[in-house]
This record gives sequence, C-alpha cells and structure tokens, in this order.
Amino acid sequence: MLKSKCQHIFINHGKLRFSSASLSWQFDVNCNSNEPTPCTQESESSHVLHYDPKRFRNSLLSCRNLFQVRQVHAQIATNGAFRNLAVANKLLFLYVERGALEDAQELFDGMSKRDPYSWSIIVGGYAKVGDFFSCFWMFRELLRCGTPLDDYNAPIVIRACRDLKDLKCGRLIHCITLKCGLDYGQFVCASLVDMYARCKVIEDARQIFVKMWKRDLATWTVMIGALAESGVPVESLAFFDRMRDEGIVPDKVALVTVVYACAKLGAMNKAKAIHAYINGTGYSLDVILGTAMIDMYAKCGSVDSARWIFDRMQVRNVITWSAMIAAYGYHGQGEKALELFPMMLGCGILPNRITFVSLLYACSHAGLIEEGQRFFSSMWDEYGVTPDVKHYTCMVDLLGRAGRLDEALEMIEGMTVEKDEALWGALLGACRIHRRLDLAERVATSLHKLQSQNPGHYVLLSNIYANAGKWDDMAKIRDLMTKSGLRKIPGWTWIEVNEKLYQFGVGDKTHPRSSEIYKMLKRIGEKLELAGYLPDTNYALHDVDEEVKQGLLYAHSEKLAIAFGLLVISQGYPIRITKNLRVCGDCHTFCKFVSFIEQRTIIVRDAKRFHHFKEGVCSCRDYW
DNA sequence: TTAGGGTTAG
Repeated sequence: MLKSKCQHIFINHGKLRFSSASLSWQFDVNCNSNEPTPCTQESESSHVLHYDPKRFRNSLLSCRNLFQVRQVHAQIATNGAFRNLAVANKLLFLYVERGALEDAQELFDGMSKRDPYSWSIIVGGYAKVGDFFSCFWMFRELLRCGTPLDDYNAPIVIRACRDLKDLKCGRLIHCITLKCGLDYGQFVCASLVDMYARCKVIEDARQIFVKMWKRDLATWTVMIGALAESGVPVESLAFFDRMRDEGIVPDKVALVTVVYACAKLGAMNKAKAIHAYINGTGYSLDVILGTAMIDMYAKCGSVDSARWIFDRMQVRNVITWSAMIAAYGYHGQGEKALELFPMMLGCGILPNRITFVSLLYACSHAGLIEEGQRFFSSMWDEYGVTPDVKHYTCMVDLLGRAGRLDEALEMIEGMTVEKDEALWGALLGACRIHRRLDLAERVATSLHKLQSQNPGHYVLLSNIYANAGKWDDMAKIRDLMTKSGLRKIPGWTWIEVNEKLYQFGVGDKTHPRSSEIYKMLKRIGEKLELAGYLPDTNYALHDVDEEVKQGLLYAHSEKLAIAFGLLVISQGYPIRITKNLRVCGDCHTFCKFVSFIEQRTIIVRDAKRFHHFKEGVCSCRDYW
C-alpha cells in the first residue's frame, strides 16, 4: 500500500520532489544501481603506484589520537594508498569516530573510489554529531551518484528522521527503501519500527514489526518501549512475555525498558515480579537500571521502595537524584524532596532544568510557597539554569493553588519566554479551585488564541461555568468542543489484583462481579452517610437535579474500583488504584471516609500525583 | 570494514 502511496504522492516524471521540516529535495528516484559509485575526482593514473595497503592499515589501527591519524593520512597521500578503498575507508572511519568531520569530508571528496560503506561512514558521521542537514545532504548526494541503498546505509537516515521526529521525511525514506527492494531488510525494518514508534505512529510501527521475518532483541526492545510510551503498557508487558516465549533472553537495556513500561502501568505486583526477575538475572543495579527502578516503584505507589533502591545504588547521577526528588514530590512529601537537594550538591552533582522542575513541583504540591520562590530565583543566580516555560508553569501552579492568582497572572504577563497552553492551563486549574470565573474567562481567551487542542482545558472551563450554575455558557463550550472535533477524554480507573488488571469506566457494568460490586457500593454508601458523608454534587457537572447528580457521582469509576478492591483484597493490604485523569473532588472525600470506616489504606495514582488515604486523611492534605 | 534498543519532568 505504501509503495503505491509513495508513487502517488512523491514521484513525478522520474523525479522525486519533497520538502519537510528537515529537507527540501528533488532527485532521480532510480537508485537501484548495483555498481559502486563512479570515480568523481582524480583519475587513478594520477597516483603513485608504489604503496603497501597492509602496512598503512596496520599504521591506522595503531593510531591513538587524531594527530597520529593525520600523520598516517599524510603518508598515505604521499604514497598514493588511496587507490586501496579499504585503507581510505578505514581512514575515513577514524576521522568520523574522532568527530573530525571536516577532515573526513575533505578525504571523502578526494577519494577516487567510494563504495556504499564509504557513504555510510560519512552520512552516519554527520548523524552521530547531530548535523542532520549535512547528513541528509550527503544522503541526497549518495542517491544522486546512483549508490545502491542497502541494509546498512538506509537505517542511518531513518534513525536521523527518528531523532528529528520528522515523520514526513521518515515516510519518504521508507518509500525509497521499498523502491530499492529493501522491504525485508532486517536493519531497515528494525529502524523503521523505531522511527514510527518515536514519531508516535504506533500502528505503522506495529505493522512492520509483525511482518518482520526475524525479530532480534533490539527490535523487541524498541517495540516494548514504544508500546509503553504510547499509553498501552499492558500490551508492552505482554510483548515482553512473548519475546521471552520466543526464546530471546533480555539484556540490561531490555530490562530497563520493561521497568519503564511497568512505571507507566503503575501496577505494584507487576513491579515486584519484574524486580524479582531482574534479581534472578544477576545483573547489577547500575545507574540507569537503578534510576528506572526508583521511578517504577514510585509510580507504582511505593516511595519507600523507591528510596530503598536509591539508598543501595553505588553510583547516582543527576537523573537519579531528580527521579527521587520527583518521587517525593508527586507523593506529597515535599519536605523530603527538599532535603535531598543539599545532599545532592554535597555529592558534587549539579542540578539541571529537570531537577528544578521536580523541586518546584514538589513545593507546589506540598504548599511550600516560599521555598518554591527561593528555588525559582536561585536556579539562574546560583546554578546558571535558565528558567523555561515549564518552570514558570510550576510557579503559576504554586501561586495559583495557594490562591495567589493575581500574582500568578502578573508573573505570566511579565515573563519573556514564550507562553504555552500548559502555562495557561495551570492558571485555569487554579481558577477552578478558587472559583475565579472572571479570571477563567480571560485565561480562556489566551488559550483560544493559542488554538488549544487540549480537550482538558475546554472541560475545565465548562466545569467552572457549571460550578457557577452558568449552564448556557457551559453548553457553549461543549458545543465549541464538538465543532472543533474535540472530545472529553473518558475517565478510567484500573485496579490490579493478583497481577491482573481490571478496568472500570463510569457506570461500568461489564465486570463479571458487577452486581456484587454495586451491592458493596450501596452498603458502603449507607455506612458513609451515617458517618456524615454528603456527595459533593459540584463534581457531577450536568444540568440535572440533585438526586440525579448524586446517582452520577455514585458510579464514578474510582468508586467502582474501590468497591471491587474491598471485595477481593484482604484486610491489611492497601487498595491501589490508578486513574487516567485527575481524581474528582467527591471521590477524594469518598476515599477519606472509606479509609476511616473500613480501616483500609487506599493509594490513588491520578494523572498528576499520588494520594495516600489513611484513617480518614489524605497525604495531599486536600491540596491538589 | 558496517547497527540498532535504556533512566528524571511535562
């Protein structure tokens, strides 16, 4: 299908015309030649004929630095060893390996013969140093010279497209590989899976992956990571199992990827199982695997297990420290996050921009306003880290949550870095908490100017109108969403029982034990009512009467998952649930009551943070 | 004489 699409879209009169974020090209599409690239520079007769290629190759192999490579190069030039392609390629490779692209290019231009390997070295050399313009330029030259594409040179440019996240260009290269008959090239396919996955076109990645005749460990790893990143971690972990079923033994990189998938999923039992599996492999906890495991345990709800790993790591880098700070932050333990910062500095590790995002986030979610302000002002003054829009967003969140909305607005208006949707979204969230309809409308105008495509912002605004009883305005927003083709993301809650995940939507009756779940919910509801719980109908945002609103709240996905947890998880064990959106205010109150009345610990992971409910109190101190 | 897959936030 892609072949015909490629011809239809890109190829015209034997020429290929193309432009994307990275490229603007026109060249002949006939690149099926099997002959090496013709001589483009000097004629062979111009060289001195007395030389010993073997001697020069050995000299090159013993070079320890760029200076020595240049010295041998000078000798070769004098003795004419360029006639030997292997020697010239080796020299080219050494220049590229040492990042001396100017020397490499000069040599390449002077080479009397080039084979596909020579081209691979120079094209790949530019890609390695991140000079993608030169990389694609040389790739275009490669095609123009009629060099055949193969399973080695094509993946280089496909990877460049991946790094640039240039899907349009990636599709073009894919088309060219098809025209060159590389449909089943092992490396080409693996790099295409990676490219499509990183460009978030997971279905295209999956299609190529499925059709591959041989899938090695690296290709499986790419696919497992891509599925996790694309929001389907359950499938990602299933792929990990399938890979092992096919007899492929994971290495450390694959383990890091599966740990990442588990972090995305947030399932504690799965995390423990993977940890046990890693222990069984005998791999040591190096800085990358250890950091991934800190993140996994934290995102599965156990910040203590994350700290346990952290304390046992031999080597920690800035990413490790930032991950641990972030973990404390989204578990609402801002003070502990802040304690780590001087410890990190004491170990000689300097913070980066992400460390500051984590610190500011931790301050914001623990109500540590002055501390947050101090970090914000010190990040440039003391550590040379320039605040970007993410840091400003944290500050707006920090001030906004504390009710200092006008200060937050002032900060936005005074900032010089480019404003984005998330920044205004943070202020809109604060308007929702503090019921500032006046400011919300102003924020909405800014979001509208940015042509926000985030349905969450529209929903937030419609909720603000609903809270104020402005049903007509709410309807207008919903109408605008419909016209813009934006849909509210449906809320889902997951609960893991015995390593199996159960998913609930609002009013869900698909679970086989649905009638028991609703009976449990009713029984709990009666107990809660006696204890003084009143459904907060502000969170049932529909223009209906109070009784109906209560009914809508009653069947929120969080409540259904908790009722199921009460049915199947023994007393003494925490009930852990994961919500894809922010937990609703009424469900938050419900959890507090249940934790008190049923004497159960409930741990909720929502889209922003964790809430630990115990004895009727939430770790977020109702500050979220 | 050629490769590729890994950690923190949003």
